[in-house]
Amino acid sequence: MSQTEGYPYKTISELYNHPIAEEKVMTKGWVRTRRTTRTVSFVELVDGTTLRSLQIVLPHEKISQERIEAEIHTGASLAVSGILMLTPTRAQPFELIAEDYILYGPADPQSYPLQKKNHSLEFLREISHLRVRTRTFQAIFRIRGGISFAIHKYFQERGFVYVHTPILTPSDCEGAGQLFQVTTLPLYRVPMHPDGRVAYEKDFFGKPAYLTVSGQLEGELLAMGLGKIYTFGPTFRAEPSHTPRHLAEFWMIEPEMAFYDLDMTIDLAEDFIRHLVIYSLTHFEEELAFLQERYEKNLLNELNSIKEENFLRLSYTEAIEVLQRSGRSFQYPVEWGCDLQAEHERYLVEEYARRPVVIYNYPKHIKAFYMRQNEDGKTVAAFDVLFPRVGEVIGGSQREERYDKLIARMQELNMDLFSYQSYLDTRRYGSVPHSGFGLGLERVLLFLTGMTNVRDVIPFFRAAGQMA
RNA sequence: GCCCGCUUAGCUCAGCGGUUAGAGCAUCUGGCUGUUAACCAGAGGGUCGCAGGUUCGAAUCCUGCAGCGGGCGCCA
Repeated sequence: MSQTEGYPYKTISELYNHPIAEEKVMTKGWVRTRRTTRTVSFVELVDGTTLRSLQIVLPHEKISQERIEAEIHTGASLAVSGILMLTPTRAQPFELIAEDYILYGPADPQSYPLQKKNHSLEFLREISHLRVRTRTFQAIFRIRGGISFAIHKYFQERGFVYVHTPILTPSDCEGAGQLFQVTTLPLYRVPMHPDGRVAYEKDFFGKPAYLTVSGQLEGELLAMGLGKIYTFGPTFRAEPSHTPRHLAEFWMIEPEMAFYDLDMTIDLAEDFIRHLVIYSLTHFEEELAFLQERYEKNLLNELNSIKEENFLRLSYTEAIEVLQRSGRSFQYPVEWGCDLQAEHERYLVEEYARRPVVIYNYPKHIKAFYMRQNEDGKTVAAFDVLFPRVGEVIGGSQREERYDKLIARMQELNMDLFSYQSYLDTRRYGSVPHSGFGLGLERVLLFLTGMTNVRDVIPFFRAAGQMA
């Protein structure tokens, strides 16, 4: 590089925000494409700070065509110093007339897998280390990062305390869901007792340990002192689910509020999601426009409708009646007490309501033990939020705070009370009504980005049989 | 876990019993050119996912396996 001094580094985003005519600048990024003519070459440079590219003009009288053609291919990384010229009559508002450049890293065009167009999301999933070089994934991960911030902002501004619940948990203090076991025992020779049981007292914690499937139980304990808390972290499920909506490692947000009943919690859930949609619309206009053009033609309409319309709230019993009156023949028959199947939920959301639906007061036998039993003796104060295109985004409930009712339900389900001592303690000492819900980050991102597979909204996905 | 579909050039795909397997883009070569998914011409590039089988003949039909995708279940 002959001329680096006097060329301050600016990102492409900074140049778009404040273009200064005839300014000497250096900018750095990756080559999206190159076009060569007799006297100049054009390079489209991107750097991840914006979806827009910067056109670099390389005059052959300053930089030889031979060098350009040998070094600059799609994917190569460069630092370019030059002078910014405004070009209001051209397709781009300005361009950088290069004085010189440094080649940081070449990209062999014979082997570099990315081209300037037309890659399937399936193909890009196979090269998750490189897919972030595409505008699609830059848009998605930019939104993911921004939404994560918006989630913290939402709760922090409302007095919720961000708490860290354990990733490693003891064996049976979780609800349903298959667990990943964590051990330091040698798998090639697991220590056993004579009767064939594993000698867990020799394992790291002296007993079995697993990756968490939810921070809820610990979240409840913390809410019993802090009032309103939320967790935001990774969660693990060892279910071999082969669907576009499931991951083995995913991120979940779980608020838990002392003194909240079911209605207050549903209000919070709806307001929370609406807030995220509005945040996305106001902070990611460029990204959403790109994703709409490329993937989901109705994306902005869908997002805007969330802003304006309330969610439809139906009790489980009402939902069953709607389904029975629909005249539809469903694969799974509809009767009070059945669990709602995907086809039922899809009918309610996409045909009946045509907007997000909240279903509440489910039969107790299809829901978890900790959900608060209603006066009718049949239902519990649980709710799900169902979204178009995505399905269930939130599941939550008012928790059973009455010690006797909780114990009775647990005994009914043959649960081991001993391993829930700390959980039960919160009902023995100063128990209060409280509620919470869990929101799957990746599922919300499907709705926000127009993607259809959760593997495309997390940088490196982990699913059964696949570690990208 | 069950069901369905796909797998042909670096990428996206066509070909679905019959000569040496095709296109667009990408790559390379040449031409043209302040270009905008630049353009024009030419070239290279494929044991048609793998293993069997049927047939005079298989990318094409059958079986098994694998990978990927989708539907269902479980859920967030």
